[in-house]
Amino acid sequence: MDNTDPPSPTPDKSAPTMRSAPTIRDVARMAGVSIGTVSKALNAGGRLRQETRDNVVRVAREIGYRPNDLAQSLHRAKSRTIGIISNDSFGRFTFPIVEALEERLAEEGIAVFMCNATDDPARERQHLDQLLGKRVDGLVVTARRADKRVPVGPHAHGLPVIYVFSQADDPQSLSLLPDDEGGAVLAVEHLAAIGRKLVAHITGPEHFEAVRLRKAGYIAGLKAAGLSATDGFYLPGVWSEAWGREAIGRLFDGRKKTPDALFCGNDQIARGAADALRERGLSVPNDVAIVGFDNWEVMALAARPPLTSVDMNLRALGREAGERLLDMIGGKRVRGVWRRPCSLVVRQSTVAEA
Amino acid sequence: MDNTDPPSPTPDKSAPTMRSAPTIRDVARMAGVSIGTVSKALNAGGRLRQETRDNVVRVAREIGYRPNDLAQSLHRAKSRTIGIISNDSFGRFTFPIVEALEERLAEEGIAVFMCNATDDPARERQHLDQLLGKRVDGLVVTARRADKRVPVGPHAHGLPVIYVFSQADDPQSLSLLPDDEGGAVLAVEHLAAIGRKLVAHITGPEHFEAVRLRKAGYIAGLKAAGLSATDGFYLPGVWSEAWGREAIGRLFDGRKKTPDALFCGNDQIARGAADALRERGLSVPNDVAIVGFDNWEVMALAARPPLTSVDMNLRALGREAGERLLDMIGGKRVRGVWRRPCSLVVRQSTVAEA
DNA sequence: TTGAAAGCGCTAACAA
DNA sequence: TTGTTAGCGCTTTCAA
Repeated sequence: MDNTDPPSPTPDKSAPTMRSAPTIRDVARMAGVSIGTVSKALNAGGRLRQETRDNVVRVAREIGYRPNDLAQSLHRAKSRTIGIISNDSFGRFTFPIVEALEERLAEEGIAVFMCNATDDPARERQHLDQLLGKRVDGLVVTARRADKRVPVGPHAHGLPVIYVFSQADDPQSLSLLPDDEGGAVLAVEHLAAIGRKLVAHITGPEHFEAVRLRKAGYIAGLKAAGLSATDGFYLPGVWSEAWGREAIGRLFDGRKKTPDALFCGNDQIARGAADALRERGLSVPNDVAIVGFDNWEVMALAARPPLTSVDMNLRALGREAGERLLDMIGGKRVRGVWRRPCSLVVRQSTVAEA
Repeated sequence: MDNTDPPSPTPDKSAPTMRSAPTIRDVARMAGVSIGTVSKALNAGGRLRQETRDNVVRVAREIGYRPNDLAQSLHRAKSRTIGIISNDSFGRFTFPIVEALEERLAEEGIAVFMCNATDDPARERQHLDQLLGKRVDGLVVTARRADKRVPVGPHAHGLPVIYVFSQADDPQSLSLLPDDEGGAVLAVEHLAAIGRKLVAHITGPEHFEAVRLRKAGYIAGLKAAGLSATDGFYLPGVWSEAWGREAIGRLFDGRKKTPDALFCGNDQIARGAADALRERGLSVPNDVAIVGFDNWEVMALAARPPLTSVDMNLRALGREAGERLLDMIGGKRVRGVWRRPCSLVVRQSTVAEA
């Protein structure tokens, strides 16, 4: 210990909590070497006597030295940091994406700033500003809906930007989205494969792009299976269980031709439909098979029976976003709108238990 | 524009994307003043001729200058950055907390690093390490369950730490939790106030501290209302709708004394119970009133009828966590375990519509 | 094999 | 009123 006490009155040293984190200078002093040597020793580069290296490493560990990333970043002109801006409160859809993205980037030692802009352009600008100030290496924009949005502010100086579950009219950037249409095809194919002939589609509001795409997939799927769309079997509405129940009334009350299968725009609608069918004494899946969308487990598993559902593979989407962002940070140029496949999770609403 | 082209062969200047962000030096050069002057002009401090100031500000705006926070932080020894570590995938409970916290801190220009440790201590250590490297000014630890956990690694150098919806045996830190017991009392008081006499409690697994606390509140609430706990009316189980349905069987099948009210440990149980009662031909709330817990809207509103539920005010909890973290960063010392009040949201499962 | 020093972009104290 | 300069903690080149 260094005993050259200044003449100040009882300087309260050796306090349990140090004033600030130890620096490389502290390590150098304690190890009796120069700063440059410490740097070499800790970064495993350059040639150094093993003894010196070991000693430095030991001292560093002892005093709990941890390099200051801020200083490193300043030097490297890379912050090893990215920002995520969501115009939604990281909800049901956004979260798995963000989680997987964070996981992937953490593997590379890149940390993630989380910014919630709640659909407020002013807040978004402010967050963006802050992120630019922090010199993030990249930006991910995500949203509650996969619909088009205005590009995020003037992405200064060629900052890599990725839109996930979100898209922008920005030819410089990349949009990563689930293939809603393909997912719908999967659903209808499955229903056809289990022998259903009359498939109705109960879904959400048509001003959602996802609704329009899933409808297209529904139509395409029917055609591919040699089935045809039936008049009155396409019912857009809202995203709720109540609408699912109501739609069953519309499909079954005083109709001569009733469906033997439902493809629902989300799991809430599907659950409502399943409840309504049960309450009418119809069996799911025997009388009517149901496929939902989202594979939102809290809904799909709690429904009676548990729902077969289309999974958008949001975690995979998030992970890929991480991957592509790393590419872009590495200097690769990627852009365009990419749609990634959905998959189907089969449960008892289409296939009765053995 | 500066026209002193170097003799290098077509240096491709005026490219749409600049190599890197402009620095204070660039501003100084373009404005024809010194770096110090720019700093003064932009930081609104010191005395400067208005003309100079305006000119500098204009130039800065024109070239899109934005101070480098990394450099500022290095100088100030404050990163204006905090980290959040969650041992849960920012789920249903964590998210509103984190969202409100981020919102509060954004108001102070503090950015939030999001780290998901998924119950893996190794990942947690790694994230903590990374955050310490980034020199975060504070740390928030949150979780899927409010139960006790081991304190987060060696919080170096008196770093402020707050546990929200989570607690640790760490006398140095602060834990912020919902008052589960008080919430349960609110529920029972409400049921007593609408004239119910026999209140059953269907809840989750007893190894959750929340289950034990809510049970205590249930007992205390009954006593305060002059009611007494009935044998067999306390049913711990699991957190699912299926358990809620099953519990109704246990309470009503071949029992002489059946409850006229249910206090459920969460909204899923409550919803299951409501479904089971309806299917037995019992009316909610006329025959049996139901209060849930969590006020998870996606459940509480979709239930038939919509559920009266105890709200843990998680957003308020998150906001307060932000507030207290700011206090701690400002040097104030706060510690201990603080429980914050819940509130009751009344819907048709206890009070029939007018 | 090790040390010295420049510089990353910024602020603030001091000089002019 | 404005300019100069010493750091903040680190990496890296160059010199010893």
